Amino acid sequence: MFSKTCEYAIRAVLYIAQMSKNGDKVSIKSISKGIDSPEHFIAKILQELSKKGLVQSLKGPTGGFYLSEQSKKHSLADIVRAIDGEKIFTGCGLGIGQCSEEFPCPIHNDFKMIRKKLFDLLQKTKVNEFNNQLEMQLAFLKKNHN
Amino acid sequence: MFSKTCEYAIRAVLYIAQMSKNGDKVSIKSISKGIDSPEHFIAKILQELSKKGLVQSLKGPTGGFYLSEQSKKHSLADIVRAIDGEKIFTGCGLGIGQCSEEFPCPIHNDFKMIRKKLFDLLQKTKVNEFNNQLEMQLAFLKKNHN
DNA sequence: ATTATAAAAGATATTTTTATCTTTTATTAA
DNA sequence: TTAATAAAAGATAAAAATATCTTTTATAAT
Repeated sequence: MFSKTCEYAIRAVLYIAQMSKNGDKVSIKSISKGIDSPEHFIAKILQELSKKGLVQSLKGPTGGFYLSEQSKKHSLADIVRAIDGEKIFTGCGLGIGQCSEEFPCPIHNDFKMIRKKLFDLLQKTKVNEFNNQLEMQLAFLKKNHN
Repeated sequence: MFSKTCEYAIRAVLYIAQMSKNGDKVSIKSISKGIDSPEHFIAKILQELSKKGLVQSLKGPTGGFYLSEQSKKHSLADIVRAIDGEKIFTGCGLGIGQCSEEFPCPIHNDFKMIRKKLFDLLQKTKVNEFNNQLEMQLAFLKKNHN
């Protein structure tokens, strides 16, 4: 559904949201362990998210990543859009460039509905809304949650 | 959503379904033009679909691709499964290997619902059900449909 | 039988995605 | 004000997906 980069991105932001909720900053090493992703790879991804204002960061000792009040209110859709672009929300299910209402692919309408559902879900879901579930271990961001 | 390979595969099968509905066979060249895909690439994809019994073929003059009575009844889900595998129907939205009811990722339930909708749609849609729409130019398999 | 046709098979090339490594810059603490 | 820390930036590498090219095999028409 999403690129691997995007999956890591979402998991990272949810992890940062939870770990930084009391003003702490979270290091790449911690993130990488917390979501079970390659350290250098997630570093690159966070660089990108940082440039686009979806996460904040500070260099140096006690530095790391955190979320501004604004960033906490971002939706999963914002992250997906920043990494994978609009295509997943608007593109044709069969990859036809000019698929449209006027010249639809055979599954145009069915897909439109599914994509809309996906978008609505991602749009309404904010990055800080899982903090408690994550803390209480009712939801997980990696496979080995021990 | 799907790999490009899979998008081509679906378009090719729908094209074959329509073009071969009266017993004709369809050449790779015709398919490639009809769905606007690289000729050698779609040849490879059809080889795979042929091996898996999703399309039939015959070599030599007057040869080409067609669909057996059985193949006409296949669903889009069958094609997706043959090319992209099960992952899109069952995999975790955030790419967590062991995501499950017991140890769910944060968006587990929402995604389960969307994936189910996607699967149901693809499962109930048969490859020959667009023949008329395609012929009447109410639906299209490529961008330049002139 | 021979030739032409069209898919199958196998090999290779290109591009994109994913991942890693090294150097630089900013910040803090001692 | 120096040393340590941690992210940013830039370069490189590996793997996977996409695309192309060549040779072989099966079939049909002559």
